[in-house]
Amino acid sequence: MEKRSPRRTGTGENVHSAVTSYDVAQLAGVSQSAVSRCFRPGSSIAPKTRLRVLEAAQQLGYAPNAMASGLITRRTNLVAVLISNLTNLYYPEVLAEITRRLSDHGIRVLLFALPAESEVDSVLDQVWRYRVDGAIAALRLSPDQLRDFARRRVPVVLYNRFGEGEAVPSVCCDSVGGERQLVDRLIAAGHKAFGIIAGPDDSYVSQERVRGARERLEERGRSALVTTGSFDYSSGNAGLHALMAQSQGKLDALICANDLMAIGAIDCARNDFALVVPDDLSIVGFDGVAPAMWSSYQLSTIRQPVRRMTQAAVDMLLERIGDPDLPPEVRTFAGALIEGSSARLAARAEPLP
Amino acid sequence: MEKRSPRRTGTGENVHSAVTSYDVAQLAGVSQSAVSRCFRPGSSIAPKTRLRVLEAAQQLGYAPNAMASGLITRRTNLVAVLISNLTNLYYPEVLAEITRRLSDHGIRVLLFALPAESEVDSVLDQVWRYRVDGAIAALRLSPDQLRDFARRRVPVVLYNRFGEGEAVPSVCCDSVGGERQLVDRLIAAGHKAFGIIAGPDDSYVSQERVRGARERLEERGRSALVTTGSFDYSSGNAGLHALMAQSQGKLDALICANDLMAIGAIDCARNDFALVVPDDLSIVGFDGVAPAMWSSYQLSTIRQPVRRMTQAAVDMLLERIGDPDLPPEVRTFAGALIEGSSARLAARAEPLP
DNA sequence: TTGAAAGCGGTACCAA
DNA sequence: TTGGTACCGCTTTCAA
Repeated sequence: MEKRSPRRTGTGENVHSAVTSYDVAQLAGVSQSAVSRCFRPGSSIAPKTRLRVLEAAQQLGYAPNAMASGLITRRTNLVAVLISNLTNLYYPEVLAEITRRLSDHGIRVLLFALPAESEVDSVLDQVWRYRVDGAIAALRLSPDQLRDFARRRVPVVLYNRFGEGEAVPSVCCDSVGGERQLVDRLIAAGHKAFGIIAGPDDSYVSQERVRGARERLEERGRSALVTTGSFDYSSGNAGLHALMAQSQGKLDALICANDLMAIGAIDCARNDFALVVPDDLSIVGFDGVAPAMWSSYQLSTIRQPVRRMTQAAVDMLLERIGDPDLPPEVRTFAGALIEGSSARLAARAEPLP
Repeated sequence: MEKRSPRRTGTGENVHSAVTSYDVAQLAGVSQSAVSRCFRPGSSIAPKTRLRVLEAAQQLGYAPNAMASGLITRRTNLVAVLISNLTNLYYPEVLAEITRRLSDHGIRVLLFALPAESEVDSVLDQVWRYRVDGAIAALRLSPDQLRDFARRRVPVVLYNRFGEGEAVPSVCCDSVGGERQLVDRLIAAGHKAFGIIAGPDDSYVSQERVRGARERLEERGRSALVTTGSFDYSSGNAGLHALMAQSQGKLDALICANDLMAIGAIDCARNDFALVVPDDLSIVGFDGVAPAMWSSYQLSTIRQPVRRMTQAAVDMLLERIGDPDLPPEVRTFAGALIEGSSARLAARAEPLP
């Protein structure tokens, strides 16, 4: 016998609660289990029954309750996406791609956008509560936090981050390689006085990019002045001012830790210093965001292969949701050098190590 | 007597499943109900017990299961955010703001980013499954879809959209008013030959903005050439080319349905037509995105009050989650005219109706 | 203040 | 292929 859904009046009118599988079962004249099977692919159900049930479901506007099924299957089809700077011109693209790809696999995104890269802990508490199947994190997670993921057996994939000390699956764009390329090409074109505008001190991405650039400069017997920005447009402005002061205006190549600062620096060079870019000053960035391609800038930069990277991140995550014991793996993608007109870049003149 | 969590071995080692309130209860030597109360504010629990429980919870890394509690309370603390063009420079800010504000109220964002404004239906099915407490939609919902929200008693707030026919709570920036302002100021500065680059035909925002501009032009005895773009940078380029051809180069004021197209048009005017902006051609946009303020553009535009709008959207939604029977309400916000240097704008010369 | 017990809306195993 | 039933992990009466 069917149990009647208790919140439903005899009139057939929905009083308050949502439609349940019991309601559908009753209307279709089958058991509740049968209804459940109709919505679970691969269950054995007679086509005729199935049709009757789906019709009833349609009529009542029934949709299975994801909470209830998640409770018993231990699969919520939820993935947490943790992002710090949503307004950073680069992330919307990443977020859109990830969301799209996951949804192709029937997985929804629970979004956590942190104002600062701190307060991660309070956010993680929420992540645990929702029993997400996995997470993609584009922000710094401490070793303790990473261990927490492991302990709870929640697979996590880092995006442009690296599990310091902990072995964690991650997807990265090769910052060091990209910067080395830029430096080599700038040196080949005869630049002498280098300046670097770094990102925020606590940004892993910035650290890597700056390290890549400085190391290569040193290897080739050059040095650079360095100043710190915060990855935004105005940092490019402030950074260039600082470097021009330090170098007494002798700067001829400026390496920015991201495109946004490079764009700010270009505008600043033109307006505040009346410099011609790239004749007087070469400026390079990193990321390959859309505005970098705008004709006012035509930035020379390293474009991150966002498609392939998000693809990899999602693939790696799904694999690990399927089998949490897969070994960690770091996939590094080379960025593509875009030869814009914001910098004089020569083909490599000297044989390189 | 306590029921032992069945998935836990005698060794105290976690085998597979997450920690449950039973585990915490056992460790703390209290009933499972007591544990539950500790995590529900306002429940009566002795401070001493509470402390013991929280300690045990801490030790085990316990976090209440949101699915289970959502199932029984019928509150998931989940809000669906439906967005179409995540890559549109304007939305990241909106999304970040909404997420932040909701999280202040203990509510998480379930993100649905649609590639196109179609396929909404398949996405809504997912929304229903997760029993979200409410939704914020920055895309077009058909009257049928809106009625579905009503039928299921899921409060929804539209963002820069309007419930066509249906009475739906919504938050809008006054497109018509903004465009009228721009038109008035352009006319006052003596512009004669107007062009408009519209957004995609199916975009409500674009329709409103174009309508606002055209109506005002007509009221004041002017007309405009119109071409259609798709809200992106290259549409500005293509749009200007189209309009210059149509007008045989006589255009002196260009109204773009958003900033991105205006920026594209500025670059195009300078590079392809060697025009000086604004001396030869005035260009205005709409939105007030970050790049509009970059010194290469200094766009004259209408800035949407994103903070106040997201605030309003979240407030309205929370109110309606509290009381689904609140009447619909439309809050319209005036945009702020930004007098950049991309257009010659004069103070209003003639008395206006 | 505390504990026992009855669900919330499904899934999955079992026997029929 | 079907229906019955025991949970999933929590909240919420209800008595004690």
